[in-house]
Amino acid sequence: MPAQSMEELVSLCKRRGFIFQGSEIYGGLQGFYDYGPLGVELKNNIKAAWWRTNVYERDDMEGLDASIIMHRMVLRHSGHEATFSDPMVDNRKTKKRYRLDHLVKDQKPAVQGAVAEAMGQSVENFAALVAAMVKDPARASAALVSAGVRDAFSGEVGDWTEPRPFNMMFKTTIGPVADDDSYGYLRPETAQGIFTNFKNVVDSTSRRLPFGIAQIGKAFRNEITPRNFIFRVRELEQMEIEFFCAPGTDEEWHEKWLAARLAWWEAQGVPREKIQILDVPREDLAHYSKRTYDLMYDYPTLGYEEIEGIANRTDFDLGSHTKGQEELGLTASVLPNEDSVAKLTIAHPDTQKPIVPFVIEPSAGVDRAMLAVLSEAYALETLENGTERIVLRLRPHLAPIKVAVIPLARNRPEIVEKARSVKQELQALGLGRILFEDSGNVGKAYRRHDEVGTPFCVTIDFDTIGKGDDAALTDTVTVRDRDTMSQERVAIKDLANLIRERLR
RNA sequence: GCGGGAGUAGCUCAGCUGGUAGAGCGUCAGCUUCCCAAGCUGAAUGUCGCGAGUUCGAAUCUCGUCUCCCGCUCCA
Repeated sequence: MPAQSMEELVSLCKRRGFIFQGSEIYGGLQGFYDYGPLGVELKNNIKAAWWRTNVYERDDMEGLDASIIMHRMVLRHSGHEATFSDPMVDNRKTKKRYRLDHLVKDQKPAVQGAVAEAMGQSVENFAALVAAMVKDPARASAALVSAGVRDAFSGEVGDWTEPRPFNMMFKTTIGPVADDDSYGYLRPETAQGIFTNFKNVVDSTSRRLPFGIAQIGKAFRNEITPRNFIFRVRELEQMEIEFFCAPGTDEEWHEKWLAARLAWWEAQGVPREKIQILDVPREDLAHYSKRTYDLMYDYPTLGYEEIEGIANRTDFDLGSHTKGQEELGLTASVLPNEDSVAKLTIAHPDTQKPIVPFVIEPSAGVDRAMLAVLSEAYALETLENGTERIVLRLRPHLAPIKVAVIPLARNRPEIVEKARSVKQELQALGLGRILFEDSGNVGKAYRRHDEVGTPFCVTIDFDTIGKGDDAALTDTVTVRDRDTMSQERVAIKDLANLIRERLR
């Protein structure tokens, strides 16, 4: 049974070193989290599983790792600069929030005129009016109220707050001198790094349509309300694929990727029946999308929320970033681009004519994947003797620690030595982290490793070193299974193969 | 950003109408032929989220601020 509440997960994550609040010793910073000793292992394992499935096990994919800070022209032509910085106002009476420009535009002409007059502007130059209101928010707030700007929700004149710009992108200065032209953005999605490297990848790999580019990396969004542990954060990590295909084949590829992604989640221990597929309504689609499937996972406490979006981005992005747009027959509506120096085309597989391909984008959040994987793995069990144990039933390939090697007595140098050598031997297999565990007693060690999802514990005892009652057990160890709690006696010489097989 | 609730040891929490901080579990060290949070001995850990104010005196009252949780809003 998966986790019932977010709280028990948060508590376990903190207690066992998976996830900590960011900047905690200074009071914390909203929307930022740090991954601890076990968190980083789990996270790396999730990313490795994704890369293995989507890059290594396919014949139509390449990888990429683009920089986080991008030329601001990238985010301008992608449409992010315009849509990421709308000034907003709140109505204190109704608690509703509106985009300032929409709010004023929706008023009667006389009211619009009164707002403009109060700001010393004219309605004709609407952009200048909005700019003036952003520049002098106190005056703007008064103008909205005095002009009688009504709230569409209540139909009454609102008690309007000062307009505040909501810059969803993190802006930063580039180079030591901060002037108006020396700024850039931290990318709000990794996707743009793929689009801007499309030509480089095509030229350096001799790829033909259809093919995709995969990337895992950090992205930054100044979320208004970071909330719900690592579900909505301001610094996140994305696992994104941009899959390029010929127009007309995009819808078929969209369906194929939907199936492929659901299968991947299943393999990570997030079952199909816990995911709902949302065919995003047209009016909710992002500016670049023709159709999007949102995979909605049933998070504890939160209910069904997005874990991955699979979007058909058409030819919008490459079309936006390419030069010579007018001669390429784009289907998407894009802004003119006088800045790009590259033509982002590839040969059509049938006609061999240069075209801007369509793009299917499966985009998953690493942090949300962590949350889902942990939620599904979490179990609180009541044992036969009436005691309880918490166990993370993580798939072995995701477990932060693969095997814990435990000396039964730590005041016996021979046992400790033997345990260390077994640890080294297993570590050399390259399966991941093997931990030498000598704290507490063996029972506590077992329970501790249940709680962090270690699939196997290997215990070295007096029999192992030939000091037990049964000489036949010399050079054998106990292998204890996380899920069944069962134990078996295994010769050390067979241990490596056994562990390797079971961790597969 | 709005409304509600909360913040005391690593975790869960107690601490009255103000009088200088505690428990359980965990952690660490030692002992124990020790296989399912066993036992015994010992130890460490808190600017009571942070900052002001009121007071002779604040974990406790007031204000501000940060963070977390819930509901709105937002999530291109």
